Amino acid sequence: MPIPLGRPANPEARAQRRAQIIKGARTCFLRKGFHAATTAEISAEAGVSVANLYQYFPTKDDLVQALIEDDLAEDLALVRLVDEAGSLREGLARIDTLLAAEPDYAEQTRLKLEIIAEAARNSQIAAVVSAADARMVAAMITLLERRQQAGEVRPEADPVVIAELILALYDGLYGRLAFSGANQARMTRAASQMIIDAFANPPHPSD
Amino acid sequence: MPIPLGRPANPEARAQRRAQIIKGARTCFLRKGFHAATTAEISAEAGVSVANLYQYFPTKDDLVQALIEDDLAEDLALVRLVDEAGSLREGLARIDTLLAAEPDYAEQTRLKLEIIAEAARNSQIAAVVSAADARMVAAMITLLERRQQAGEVRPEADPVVIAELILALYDGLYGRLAFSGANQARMTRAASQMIIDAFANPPHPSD
Amino acid sequence: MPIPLGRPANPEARAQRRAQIIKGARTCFLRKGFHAATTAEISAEAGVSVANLYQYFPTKDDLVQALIEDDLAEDLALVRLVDEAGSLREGLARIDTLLAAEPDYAEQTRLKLEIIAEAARNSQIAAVVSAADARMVAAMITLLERRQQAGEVRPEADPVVIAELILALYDGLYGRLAFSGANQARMTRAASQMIIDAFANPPHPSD
Amino acid sequence: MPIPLGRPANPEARAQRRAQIIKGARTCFLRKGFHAATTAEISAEAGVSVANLYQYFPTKDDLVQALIEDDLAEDLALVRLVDEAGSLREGLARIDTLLAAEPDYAEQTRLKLEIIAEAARNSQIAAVVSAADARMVAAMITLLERRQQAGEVRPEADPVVIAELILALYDGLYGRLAFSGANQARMTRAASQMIIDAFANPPHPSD
DNA sequence: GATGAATGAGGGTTCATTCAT
DNA sequence: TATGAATGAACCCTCATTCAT
Repeated sequence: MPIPLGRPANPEARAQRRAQIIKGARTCFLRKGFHAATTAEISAEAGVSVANLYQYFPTKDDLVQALIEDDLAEDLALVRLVDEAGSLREGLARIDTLLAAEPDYAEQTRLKLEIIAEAARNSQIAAVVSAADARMVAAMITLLERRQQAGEVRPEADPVVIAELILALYDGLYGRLAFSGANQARMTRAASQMIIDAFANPPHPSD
Repeated sequence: MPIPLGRPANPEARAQRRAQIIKGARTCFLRKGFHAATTAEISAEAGVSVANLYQYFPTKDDLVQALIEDDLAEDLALVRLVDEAGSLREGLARIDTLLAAEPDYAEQTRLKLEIIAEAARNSQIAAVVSAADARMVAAMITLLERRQQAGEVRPEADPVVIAELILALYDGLYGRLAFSGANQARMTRAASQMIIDAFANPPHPSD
Repeated sequence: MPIPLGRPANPEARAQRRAQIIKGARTCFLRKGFHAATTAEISAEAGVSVANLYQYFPTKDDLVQALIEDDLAEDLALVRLVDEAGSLREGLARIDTLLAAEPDYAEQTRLKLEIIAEAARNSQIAAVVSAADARMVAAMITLLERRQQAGEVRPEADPVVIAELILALYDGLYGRLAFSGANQARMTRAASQMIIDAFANPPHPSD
Repeated sequence: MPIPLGRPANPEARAQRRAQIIKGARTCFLRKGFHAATTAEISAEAGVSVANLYQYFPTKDDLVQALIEDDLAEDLALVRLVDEAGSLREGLARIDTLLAAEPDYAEQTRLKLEIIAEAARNSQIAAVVSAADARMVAAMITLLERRQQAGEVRPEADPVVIAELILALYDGLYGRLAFSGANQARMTRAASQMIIDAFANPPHPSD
């Protein structure tokens, strides 16, 4: 085991600075979009020099990709949140509560539009998005199958199809909320209700 | 309104060339996005010189805006299609048929993602998009109210909210179809069914 | 034959501007070398905007290559000059006279050092240099064979080898003259004499 | 000169590391040229950190200069080799033998092209090159004068001029060999022969 | 002495836009 | 009107060099 000479590498500091850059990038991408945001703006926003940014992300595209991976992980967390609840109704209610508490969630979601649009052109990003989405759809399907076995979801419904529809509904809703004047909390609840009405069995009399 | 005198220019030729440029722009924007598509590419695609393009659209942004207006008109046509059908069920079925016949509709939808993302940054475009969307929502609400009065839509449903949800569902669905491998026709039918299940009264036994 | 509309292309003006840019590039490359000379400097020297330069040479490398081709053509002209003279002695004398009249020829030759050094790394440029050099060597060989048949060059000498040596001598001489303080005209004459002494038969008594 | 006290640093280790860096630099400069080779590449090649390189050479230019001094010393050794031989013919024969044994000598010569080109722009380097060259020319002149007194070199020849020509011939030859396909050993012998034919008296019948 | 981290100053190239014919 | 030619303003990225440990 050779004794390492010189200044020792500090992985924590690196990780922190990396996150700092991604945060700055998120702000700028949100404000200007992937293409219009410049590396100079991003590094200024992150409080870093441009050259330093390039030591963490060898390419602007790499930065975009890192941010996307970071971003898509959050969506998966939402699915898990629903899954951990006792029932679909309860899970959706939690979503409603959570999103009601984050009034600028719609704002953040704008990035997803950008991401999907970008995925349509950049095959590398398309791969990242597809992979993340596949994981999310899979989690959703598992969740729905479980609820179906528990008798909460109608037996004739196809979990694969429903999963896609539910994700589409939320994607579309938050996409629209970014520019329509509709009330975010209200529309989120309405979406939950729509899902219940469309796919759930009527509640047991004992509920 | 008579053709103004003293203008030797040929309005028909102008309109035709304008459309030709917009068509080229659509191709390029679809391929590369608003920012990455260059005026050089667009004019090449349209078979026009760059300088000539600038005689029809004084700015790239103007071209984008013209294309967006052109584009948003199509969506409104879909709402009218539903409205002209005898019932919500029938209208949605027509949508299903129509979209099944255009297998690359999802592809074209990518432009809408770009448009919305752009609207979030460009206030002029935001105005255009909002206005077009407001018209569409209004048409949708009117349609739903009529169906509600006809007893087809559940009386407790709020047409304003439902309209948003339905539009969100389709937006989100076609956004997802642009990169997920799901079957477009099948998912379109499933969306129709979801709408029926969530908002419609059960069909009369006589139906 | 379709009638060309719009501003007609002007090939002469283009050729002139192209030459103008190459001239500016030569000045800058001479002053700073291929790598250190910037496109900004070159275009300033040529009295052109940077963007305009890029309409004539899509890449800095392309500009370098064009200049090299331009440059190597001159050397070939020198060989032809010797060939057109009645004898090797007469031809070399003409070279001496010509170079004596251009006191900064050594200065210009510095570019050839740069060119060869660059050829060692850039395969595209290597191809250009090799091709041009092959033409020059071939012309030299032909010349020497003719002089050999005329009895002026020693019969046992191999024109292929001599050609290389003569070119090497001049290359090396002008390379050295670029930094040594030696007298250009004198050294040029000495080189001619060396060639005569090494390869020529003694002059006929009738000469 | 006693080793200065109060300097705990290990001079041997320093010298070794210095040589290690110069070696890495030579490799990189040969591969890419002075300007295109980066300090990062050089230190990687030398197995050293960039910051460490800067503790040995405060500037990239200083590194270049050190390497050049290192390099020019070798040429002088060749002149001495000839001088130590009994005759010019014998000395040139030894050169032929030596260079025949180093088939990639031409490759290394590429650095000299780079050096001369650089000298044309960097006055500091020009001084180094001029000084080294002056030493070499002086050694060459001394050598030739001795051979002239020994009756081997023609009496009417000017050693100052011949020295320049001989150096020019070798410089040019190895410059050309770097990219022409000619055979190095054969051309080296031919150059020796050319020198003999041009400047030497015919051998004594007793030789 | 040695290393990892950071940066200011460009460098080549592109692009929306304008000018001249 | 329509085109070829031209340009200023950036943009992404690199690199020699310095700082901190």
